Amino acid sequence: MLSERKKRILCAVVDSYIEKANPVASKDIQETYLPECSSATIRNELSTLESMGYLIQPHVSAGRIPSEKAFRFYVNELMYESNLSVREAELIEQYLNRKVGSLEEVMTAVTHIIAEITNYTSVVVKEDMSDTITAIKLLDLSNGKMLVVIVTDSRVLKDGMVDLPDEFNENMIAQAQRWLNKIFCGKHVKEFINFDYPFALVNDEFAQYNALFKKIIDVLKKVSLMNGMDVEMYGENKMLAHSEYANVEDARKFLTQMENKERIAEILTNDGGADGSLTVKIGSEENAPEGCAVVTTRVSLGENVSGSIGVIGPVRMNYRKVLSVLDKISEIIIDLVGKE
Amino acid sequence: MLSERKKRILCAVVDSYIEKANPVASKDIQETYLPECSSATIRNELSTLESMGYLIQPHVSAGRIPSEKAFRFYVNELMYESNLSVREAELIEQYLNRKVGSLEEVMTAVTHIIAEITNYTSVVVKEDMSDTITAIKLLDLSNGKMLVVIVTDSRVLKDGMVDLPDEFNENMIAQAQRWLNKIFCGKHVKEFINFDYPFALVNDEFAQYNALFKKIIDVLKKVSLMNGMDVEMYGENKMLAHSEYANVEDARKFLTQMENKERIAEILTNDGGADGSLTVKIGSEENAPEGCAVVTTRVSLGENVSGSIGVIGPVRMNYRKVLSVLDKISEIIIDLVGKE
DNA sequence: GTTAGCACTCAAACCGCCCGACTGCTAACT
DNA sequence: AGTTAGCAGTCGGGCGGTTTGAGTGCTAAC
Repeated sequence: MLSERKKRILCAVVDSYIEKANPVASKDIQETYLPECSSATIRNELSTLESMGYLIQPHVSAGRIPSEKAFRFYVNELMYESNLSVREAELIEQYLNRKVGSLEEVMTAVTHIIAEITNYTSVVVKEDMSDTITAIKLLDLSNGKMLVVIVTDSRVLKDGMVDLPDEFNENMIAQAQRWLNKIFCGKHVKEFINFDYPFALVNDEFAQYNALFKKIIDVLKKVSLMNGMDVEMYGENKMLAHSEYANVEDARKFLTQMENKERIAEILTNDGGADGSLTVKIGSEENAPEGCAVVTTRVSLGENVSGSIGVIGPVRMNYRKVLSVLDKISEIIIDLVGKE
Repeated sequence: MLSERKKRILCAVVDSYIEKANPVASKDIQETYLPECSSATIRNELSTLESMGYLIQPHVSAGRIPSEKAFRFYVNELMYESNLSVREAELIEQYLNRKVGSLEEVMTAVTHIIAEITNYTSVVVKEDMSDTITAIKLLDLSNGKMLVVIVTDSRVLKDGMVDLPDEFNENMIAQAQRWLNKIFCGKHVKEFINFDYPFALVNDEFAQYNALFKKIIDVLKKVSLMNGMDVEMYGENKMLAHSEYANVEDARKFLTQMENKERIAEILTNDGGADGSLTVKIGSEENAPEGCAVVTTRVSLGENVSGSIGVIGPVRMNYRKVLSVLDKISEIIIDLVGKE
């Protein structure tokens, strides 16, 4: 448990670092955050905070920068709430109220306004979970490979390819197909994606199918991952304005990661959450993009359709602002959807 | 008219600069391109080529780099044809033949394969020009503004807002609406976009409407510009690998320009051209993105539907490769479309 | 427990130097 | 006249040394 003063100092370091992106010196903290005690005292505190893993010193004659642990602590316990400026709140409302068009238009508008206001990358994912599985078909391509086709009530997903173990013959494939259909037909695609192998339904008799089933299910998971998902992204290059991407190589890496929409969608949606709930993923904690933090909120968009609205920024992100923007936005969206 | 030797030297400078991105020295040219004469001679030639505007010397003790004029000349007259390597040709064919799905899938596949092979940004634009205008409606919003709505046989375009001159009353608006409908109804959207104001149909009596018409038409042009257009882009961040974007600020500017899909689509499509024809726009020649060159080819995708396939790269782009890739691609696409 | 003060460290900016990559020019040569 | 060797001159960029200043840790006194 941290003393009150330690908390204030840690908070000061994080706030200052978020704003200035520079290591924070004891003197700065004293002058602008804690004028009632001396810089020497603060230095002592900083030193213990460092040994506790909250702070990092890039080199001996430099100030401190917050570790990921510090950011986590800041988000969970230190950060005081803030409201958007009136101007910004108005801007958002104005912008979103003008766009009372299709859901797609609103999604686009949301990404734009978030990216503009926060200066970070914004992502919106729409998940339609009403699709149910009609049939699973296995096609022996007779070159040792098998094509796995999954049919849903709204569309056909294809292209799942699996290596076939040598000893498999037509009958066994037919048998495997019967089993798979028995298990999955009529289920929502979403349940299917989260399906956890090995499953109890396979009895001893079919133990030999296990390896094949595992492969097939992995493929199907991958193929169907994006089913019913709509990903909208905006402001990737806003990130280049931040000092962590001062060199092009880092910028390029970031942008390349952003191209993988499946992965981004996965990050935004992998933890459910109630309507309007906010989630923060910092750096290496989850598989957030390298050096980034992701803030997400969820909104329900109707029966079986849910949306995730996210902001991707550097770990040194202005969490207060981002959280309050997302809060405002989700409030508006919930309101907007409720009206219909 | 340039002497044969001047041409060879100019070609050498361009080739070397495309490959290495460094100013080219007389000695290099002599050694790898023109061993039969001395570097001093080449220096003399370089000097005159510079005074003719083909070359630029960044500073006195540096080699020469080609000017845009040189690139133009290179593309038009100097560049020798080249074929793709067998490996690349195969790669393209394989990749595109696998994707015999919807037109959209093919478009996406095309941008991907082009970007991967060339290492530049690739854009595909599909233009459906079959949409005709059914009606134009003017709605007085009675706050000094007017909403312009254009209805086509396939969808409604909205959101065109125009400031209304004070003296306009309901009757005049109705009159204006009648005029606009008379002119535009039944026409293809495409004709409409290129419509050139002022138009002769407005007689003296309606001269007072001119200012308003002009505004309305500008709005409508903008609103309908993207009608029936489908833009697909890939490999924006491939550009960051090239030395012209070594600093982030330039990279950011480039990417910001790329966000404006309307403008990019416009650049790709603003000059018609026969099926399979290739167009090259270099730097400031046309309104290509700053510091970039754009190579485009056109393919017909059916009745009233045409596609533009383009590559956007730095002015110092490998034109030979890009042109041969586009050539190959358009050939395959034409073939593919023809089959159906 | 706090604080002033001091010695110490180190990154970054600065400076002057030299090296080497090129050129332009001149004078000789074909 | 065109070509070429040779040489002086220019300038960017890399290298090493110095200075500066920001910041710390430690110590001793309060």
